[in-house]
Amino acid sequence: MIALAYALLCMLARKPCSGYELTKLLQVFWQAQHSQIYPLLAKLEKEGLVTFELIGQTGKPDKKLYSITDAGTGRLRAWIKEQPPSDILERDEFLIKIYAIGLLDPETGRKLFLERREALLARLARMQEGMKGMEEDEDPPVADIASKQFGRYLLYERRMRLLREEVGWIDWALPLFKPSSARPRPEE
Amino acid sequence: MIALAYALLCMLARKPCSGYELTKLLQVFWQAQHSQIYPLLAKLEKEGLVTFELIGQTGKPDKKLYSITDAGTGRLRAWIKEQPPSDILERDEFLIKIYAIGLLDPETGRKLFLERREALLARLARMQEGMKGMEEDEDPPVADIASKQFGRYLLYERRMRLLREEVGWIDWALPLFKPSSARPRPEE
DNA sequence: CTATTCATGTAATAGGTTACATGATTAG
DNA sequence: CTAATCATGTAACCTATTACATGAATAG
Repeated sequence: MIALAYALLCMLARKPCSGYELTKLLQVFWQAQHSQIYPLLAKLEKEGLVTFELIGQTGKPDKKLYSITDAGTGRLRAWIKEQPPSDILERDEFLIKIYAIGLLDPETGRKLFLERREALLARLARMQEGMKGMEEDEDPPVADIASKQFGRYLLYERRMRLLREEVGWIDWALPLFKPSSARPRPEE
Repeated sequence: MIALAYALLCMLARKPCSGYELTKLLQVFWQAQHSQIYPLLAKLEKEGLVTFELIGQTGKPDKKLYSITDAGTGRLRAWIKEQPPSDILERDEFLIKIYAIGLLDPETGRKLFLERREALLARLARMQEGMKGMEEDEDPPVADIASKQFGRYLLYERRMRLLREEVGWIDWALPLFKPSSARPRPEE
């Protein structure tokens, strides 16, 4: 079973969701399109790892509210323990561009960094919003291991730290650009 | 043209490499298998963006040493400027497991974190090695924008900072496990 | 002797994206 | 009026992984 299936199961372990909602929530740590998620949910339902209830709505289209089953929880638990740690896949075109930064004039290079900085801060702000929403009147506080939000809280904290650190890296890198080579480098 | 093609071009802009070498070097910031790289290099060669020279070796198999052409450099430059920033793709099964950490007993959860910590430190050590190799007698020092290594140096610094920050996150998270809930949580 | 490194390639399959398809409601 | 949001699905296509294939040299 593919990792995405476990990603869906772990979201449903926190609370029942529609496929639409899962698609949105999943973006934070495992990107996938709805065209991949809907058929996969149907497959998981056939295998008895999730069930759904059809919710009729007025004004909005009807939806299928999926819940995890005991079998689903079992499979997820087993996967977490059995599976050896897979290696991390990261694909970020920005990194390619930085690698090739020597081909650009320093001004274009700096612009690349500044744009990235903006994007990172915007994402950080969004995460802080999400964090706020999470913390509001939770009975077992989110930072408590007993909270249903605990895992999610940990991931939010991680992402925010990494975003801040990347901003720090940019602020470290920017001064390397300007002062030394004000003279434009020879175009090859 | 797919992003991997630009990743190959940017590596070749620094120095000529064989497909085999590219596969290894690329791991650091854009993972791809040799089975994807060899055919792509052949395609880039047909399009005139790279050329290769057949190097006969004794003791080792012969190799094709690829170099970027002026057309290739031009295409790479254009892509860096034109392409709007694509969103980042990250797929890390560890994150799924953390999300679902509430399903596990705290001890298993802690183990997950400690294993990750080890893996991060191992990777950090490898990066520090690579960094050392880079810094040794480079004429324009690597931190100089004029160095051919500059882009690579920036990425190494970034990765090392992010790795350290993730270790920091783990050290922040670990105390949340142990002390409060020594009592095992009810299995659902 | 067994595994790893160097080195290149192809074939089969799985995974994932973009596009097509529909349709009411609400916000700007 | 136009775009976005909610909501689900399928089809076509592209991207990427795993497996198959070969083979000498060296390290353990």
